[in-house]
Amino acid sequence: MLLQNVLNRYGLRMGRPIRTRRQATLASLAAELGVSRTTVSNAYNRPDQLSPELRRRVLETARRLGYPGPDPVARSLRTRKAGAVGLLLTENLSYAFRDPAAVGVLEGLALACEDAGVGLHLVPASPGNEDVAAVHRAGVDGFVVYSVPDDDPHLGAVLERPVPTVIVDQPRVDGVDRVGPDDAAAVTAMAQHLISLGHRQIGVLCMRLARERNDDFVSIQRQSAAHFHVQRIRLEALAAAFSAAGVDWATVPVVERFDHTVDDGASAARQLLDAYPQVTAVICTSDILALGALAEAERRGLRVPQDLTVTGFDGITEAERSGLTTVHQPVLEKGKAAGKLLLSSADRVGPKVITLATELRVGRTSAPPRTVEERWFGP
Amino acid sequence: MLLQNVLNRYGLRMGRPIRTRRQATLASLAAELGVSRTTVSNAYNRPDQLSPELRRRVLETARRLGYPGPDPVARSLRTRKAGAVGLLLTENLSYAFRDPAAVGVLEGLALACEDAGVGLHLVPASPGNEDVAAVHRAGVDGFVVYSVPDDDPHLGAVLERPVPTVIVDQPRVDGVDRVGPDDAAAVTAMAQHLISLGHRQIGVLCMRLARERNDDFVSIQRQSAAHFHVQRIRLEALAAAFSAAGVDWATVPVVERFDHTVDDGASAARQLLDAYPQVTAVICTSDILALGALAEAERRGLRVPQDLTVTGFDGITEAERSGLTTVHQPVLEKGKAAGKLLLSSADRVGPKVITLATELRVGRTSAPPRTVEERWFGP
DNA sequence: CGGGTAATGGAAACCGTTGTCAGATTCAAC
DNA sequence: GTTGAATCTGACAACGGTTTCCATTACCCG
Repeated sequence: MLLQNVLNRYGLRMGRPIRTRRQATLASLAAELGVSRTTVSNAYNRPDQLSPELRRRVLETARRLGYPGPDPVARSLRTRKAGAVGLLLTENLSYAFRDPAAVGVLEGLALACEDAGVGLHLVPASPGNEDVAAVHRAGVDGFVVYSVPDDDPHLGAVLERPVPTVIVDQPRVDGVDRVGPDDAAAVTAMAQHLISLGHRQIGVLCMRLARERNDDFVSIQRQSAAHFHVQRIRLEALAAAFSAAGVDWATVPVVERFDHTVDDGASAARQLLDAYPQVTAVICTSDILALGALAEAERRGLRVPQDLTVTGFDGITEAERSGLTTVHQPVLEKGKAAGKLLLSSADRVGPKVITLATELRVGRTSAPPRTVEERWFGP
Repeated sequence: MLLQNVLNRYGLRMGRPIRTRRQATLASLAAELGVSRTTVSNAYNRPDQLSPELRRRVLETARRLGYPGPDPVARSLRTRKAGAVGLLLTENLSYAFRDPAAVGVLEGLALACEDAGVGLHLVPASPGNEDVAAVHRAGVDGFVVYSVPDDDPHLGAVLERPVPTVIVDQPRVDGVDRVGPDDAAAVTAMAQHLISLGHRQIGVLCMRLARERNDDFVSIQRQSAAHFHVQRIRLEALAAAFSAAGVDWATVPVVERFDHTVDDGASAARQLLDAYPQVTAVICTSDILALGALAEAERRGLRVPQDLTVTGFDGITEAERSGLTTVHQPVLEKGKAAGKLLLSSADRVGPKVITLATELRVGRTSAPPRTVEERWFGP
């Protein structure tokens, strides 16, 4: 400990090749030059405030001393600008990077940040981790919160921070900017599509509804108590539309999956179809789950869409390629919009909500259901 | 401006809902409580240094005053720890997020960071942008540099910073930690595979070799002067292997593409095959390009592998799905290794190089070439 | 030659913490 | 009532900059 201190005092550092002879600071550089700290600072930040000749000397000496320019942290402290925005996504990072919809949002956000010349700080916050210290430790000028449950402790920590915040998709928090599609309208359009095709025996696959795992059928109570706002809204919209079409929502099986992979979609479809072989349409709240459902249908020898209709949500490339009937939402734009909203929030008053357009894309996976006779005796 | 100042003085902020009444600091909280700043600081950082009762009072008052805990930037300045690592990738962000190989690295790195509880700071540095200020502004404890050319100004800026750095893939810089596959060995194995199949008339598609765009054939000079170390090594390894097999490398057409998309791969293949219809194998330095080449082959009515052999590099999922013959490299592990290496570099002395294992995966896109007779008169 | 005006550089306050260390307080034991 | 140990607390000095005035000098012009 003592040795370490001594080394520190002289700006030496252990354990690394000595690339820079000592830790030069703005002050030591000023001393070396015999000028004030102000002047050195100006050399970097306000070239017009000192003569070109002196500036050249300053920079030249800096190079000679290995001074890498003003320390970013100290500068941030003084200017109250970190030059970065934080991204909070309470999701297993693996899935965040594997789901093309999430990657799209990330990409859009990154683009917006790049345009503005600010960094994007990914805050480490795995789902099981209740430790919000990472949120407190992040030196950022604002936060984008992407798809977290309304009872997530990290969300609370973010909202406590005195910086602007934009929430993408969910949850809906009063007084906080938000970017997202009109999920209810989008899902309603999808429901109308299926209803008009004649489907009445439906099943639903949805993403996780709460922070606790429940890879099983979902009760009505759990549906309406879902902490993931988007999922709740989508289920409610489906319920409303199908109820209006004479379907008793209490009889509609809904299967939940905690993890969001194609395999989970397949297993959910298996669980659904094992218990409810009579369903004619499987509605999925994401394309990933729907791709899994398609795989399971194939495994069972069910032809899509003749024997089974499958629909998704998001409009990812893979879905388009496989002809999935889905709701397309502009994920890239969503991320971009979030970034722009956040970065412009300084000169705006009051919270703002941006609603993105969605589009029902009817593909090759939806068709009228077969009649009971057809189901049993063939076409 | 005046109004703004007055508001600031009282900790009020315009343009946002008033969620926090004033900007409380550790000092003001201490004053309110009638204790010293040290005590408040201890309440947050060293709970054992003060009585539970007092700590409770401190935290309770903090909540009442809307004090969000110690300012992260000030804390970072004092402790000399930013709690984040920077990621420099001089690539159009769009491509970085669209190339599964890059996303894999990103994911692995993010996982390593999450494990260590540190943030991941994406540094905005688009290819055309010569402004390295973003690098200087990033408050991070270290940098991971991913796939940048050896003459990139951002790289220089990173190396000037007095923090540990790990380079992934390229470039190779003396004294700096590095993580990457043994490209030469991997490519040599691929070349041997093709040579043993009997291919002598080959063409190559490669990613960009320098920061200036050149969507065209590549001269020998440009090949050996490539600023992207990985591409240079791969070409050199190919040249060595095929020369040894009696092929004059000067006669081998190499087509370069600046952007890295499937479409670019297709257009490169078109350019290659238009000018050199006699090639029997197209070797691509990435799977993305190879997928494009496959698409172009199909467009031309060439059967793969009977009429044309196509190979890639990376081993991304899409390649596997399409049966591409390729070299698989563990991209996720690569990112993870980089993160771990960086985060452990404090207690290590001297630079370290980690070489990852690669594996030649022969798929359905490589086979012996057809003879000239077969090419003209059918099998 | 006096006075106004740029141009240039400097002094000092401040940004919000943490860490050290010495002093204060409490409490039990004698 | 004193003492020593065990706890707490507070003063003060960093951490490495930026920025707001000021002071000085040089210059221009009548």
